[in-house]
Amino acid sequence: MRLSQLFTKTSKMIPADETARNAQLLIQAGYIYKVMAGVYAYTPLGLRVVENIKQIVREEMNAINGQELIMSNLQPREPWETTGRWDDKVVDIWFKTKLKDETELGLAWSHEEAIVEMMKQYISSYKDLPVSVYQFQTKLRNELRAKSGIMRGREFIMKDMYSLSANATQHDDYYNLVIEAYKKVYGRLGLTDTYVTFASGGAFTKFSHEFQTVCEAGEDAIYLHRGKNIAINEEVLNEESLSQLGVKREELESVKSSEVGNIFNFGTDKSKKMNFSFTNEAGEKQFIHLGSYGLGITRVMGVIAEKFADEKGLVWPEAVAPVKVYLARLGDTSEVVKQADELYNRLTAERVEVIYDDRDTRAGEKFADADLLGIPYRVVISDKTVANNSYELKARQAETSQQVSIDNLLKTLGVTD
RNA sequence: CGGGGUGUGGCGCAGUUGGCUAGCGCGCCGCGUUUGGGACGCGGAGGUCGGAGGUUCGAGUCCUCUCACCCCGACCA
Repeated sequence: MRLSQLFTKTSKMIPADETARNAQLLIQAGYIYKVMAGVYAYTPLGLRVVENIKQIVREEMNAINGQELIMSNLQPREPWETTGRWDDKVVDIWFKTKLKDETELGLAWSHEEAIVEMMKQYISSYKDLPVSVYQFQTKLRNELRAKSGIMRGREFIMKDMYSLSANATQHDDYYNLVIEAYKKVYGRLGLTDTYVTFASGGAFTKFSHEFQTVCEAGEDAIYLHRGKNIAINEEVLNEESLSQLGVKREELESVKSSEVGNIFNFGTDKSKKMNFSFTNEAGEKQFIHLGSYGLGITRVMGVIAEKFADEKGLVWPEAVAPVKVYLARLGDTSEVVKQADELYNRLTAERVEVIYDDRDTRAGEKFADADLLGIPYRVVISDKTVANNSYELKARQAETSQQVSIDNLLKTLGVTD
């Protein structure tokens, strides 16, 4: 995209109504727009990051046979009443509204009951199992207090997946597959500092698993065992859990972290309440084992922004960056313009995504914007580079730039002939 | 929800004990000079001070109510 045409602008000022670093930077750089407390719009740049994160998650969920769908935000009350979760006293984060005829509706904060209600229509035999479905959805939660920018809002994008299994073994097999898939996701996102964490499990099981990324701005406190690559949420840190996991308290390191994923085993608890059953080989009625697997897309974006940013601005890992290259054209002599246009067209044709800074502004401003936006590579074309018959390349985190030939430039940017 | 704080051009801020046409920086528009780390000069546009009510000769400054935002806590499948 040509920067001269992008409607968003960067700002030199830090927004006064945000203290969370992720929100400050994302707003300053023009990735998000604050609508109200805990509610943000995603601008073209921000949307690209969201979509990149989603695509990585999508690929890994598809790889374990997840079937993508999309549920509705408007929720009828009945399915939620069967599990006792319609009552505001039980679930205090409901947003509710009404139809013109006064029928009460909920705005989805989760889709567990909704998915079960839908799947009841399709699943009736052991031959239909196991099956796994997922979606990317905007969840609405009436949090008492929004905070931490996009890391905890009232409206946020989440990937939620649900597995349906015929028995505990089938469920466990899939559950473990998901753990591995999640590890791949965080690895690809650059969040290598993420730990499978034992946390409180709810009704059916002793523990659930959280995926916690070490992050100062996070809301959780975990105790991690770097050697074994596991962690324990402080809420379940006790002798019992320690012995079960085979670790000693003094081996654990206490860190702040952000919960970027949480997976649950519901067993047959919910399917019993909602009468969700199938017929097995012997013709007997059995309840379905359910698993729920959440992954906060926009929270991940916030954590990445927060973790990698430096004093100059954002630093996106290549896998999620809105574009790979920031092409800065310095000056407007005909040869510079020609070369810059050509490179822009060439890279675009090669499917390398580029922000082409074709604005009539000074070098310092372009460099500052390239840094603030956090684009992985900066390429400069100027009278100097034209005279040298070279291109200037600098990685976002590199100290200095280097002059490279067109071949080396394309190679570094992943263009192969 | 308890406690604390803040609302003044698009953004960031200043506005003495109430007192003259409400200022500054950034940004924006025009002209010129500049042109490798957020340039400079000159000339402009833009606010009725979150909202409502009140006190007063007079309110951005005081009072009441209200809305919004931020922080701490509580909460957090």
